[in-house]
Amino acid sequence: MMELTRKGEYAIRGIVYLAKQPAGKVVLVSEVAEATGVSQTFLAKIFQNFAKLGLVNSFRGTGGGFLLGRLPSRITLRQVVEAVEGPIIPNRCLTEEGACTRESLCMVHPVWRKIQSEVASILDAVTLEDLAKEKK
Amino acid sequence: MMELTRKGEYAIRGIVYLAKQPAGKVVLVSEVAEATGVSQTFLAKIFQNFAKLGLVNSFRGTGGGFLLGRLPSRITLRQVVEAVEGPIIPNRCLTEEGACTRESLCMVHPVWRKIQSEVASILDAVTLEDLAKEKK
DNA sequence: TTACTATGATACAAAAAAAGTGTCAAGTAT
DNA sequence: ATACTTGACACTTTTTTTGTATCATAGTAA
Ligand code: FES
Ligand code: FES
Repeated sequence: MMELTRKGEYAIRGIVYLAKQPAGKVVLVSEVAEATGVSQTFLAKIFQNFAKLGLVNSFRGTGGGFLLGRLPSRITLRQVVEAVEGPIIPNRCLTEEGACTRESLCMVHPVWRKIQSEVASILDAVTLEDLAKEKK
Repeated sequence: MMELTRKGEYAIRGIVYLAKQPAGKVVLVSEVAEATGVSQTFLAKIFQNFAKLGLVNSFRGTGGGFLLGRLPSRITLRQVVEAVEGPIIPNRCLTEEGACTRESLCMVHPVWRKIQSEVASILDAVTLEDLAKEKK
């Protein structure tokens, strides 16, 4: 239950790799793909999506590639995860209307709400700066 | 991300329906299915699984059906969810070995660990007794 | 200009998981 | 016996995940 998909895992590995680069350094997807052991074309799509959201900046042509769109300290793990996996939604009823029994009567609802906010705040508290550090 | 499947939702609806019955009352899957708006055959499989795990007791033949296997206060939401969805695992590396980069070096790992234990404890804190109550 | 390089956008394909159905066997009450 | 109800298991359909392939677009360099 509640499993991150491979796409999510690849996305994290890829963007953490970027975060580990010296500031301003532009790197190729092919390099990131090789370093992280991810299919290049798959990772490319993920990064393109990041670029649309401003999480990374991209440059085309010779000498092109990707780099972080903001300071590592300004990108949270939640932003990364939600960029590829969508919002954190433990139960459909939190999006669709009337999916469960009436929301106002449903005793389970507050539980999912709580899980949603707990997970969100845990992921909010972690930035790429934290993740780029070498563990001692 | 982290979405409960329909099976999980049906399972909860179904067993909460059981929990709302008077103690000792045996009910048919067909009744539960109709009351909760779930396909009977699908719910039957879910309940059979519950029975194997002892979450519910079952009786075959005329007058048969299902009832809770323990007091509602002794069945947690976590037990119900894990019965159908499997253990709470936010990232593969928490099951497989060496799925991510080396666990001991990976900075992301502790985050998933924390999410895992937070979610588990939230679900542990809720019992069928709580869920069977009518909301005021 | 022309060739080369790298991302951007889509469409397509294969594989896995989820969701649901069908069939028959086994146990129980009348 | 027989009508009823769960148990086990194989099967199908649909949806999601996990990619691949193709071509367009933009930038660099000669
Ligand atoms: S209405 Fe949200 S869980 Fe029931
Ligand atoms: S080893 Fe578990 S998240 Fe990296």
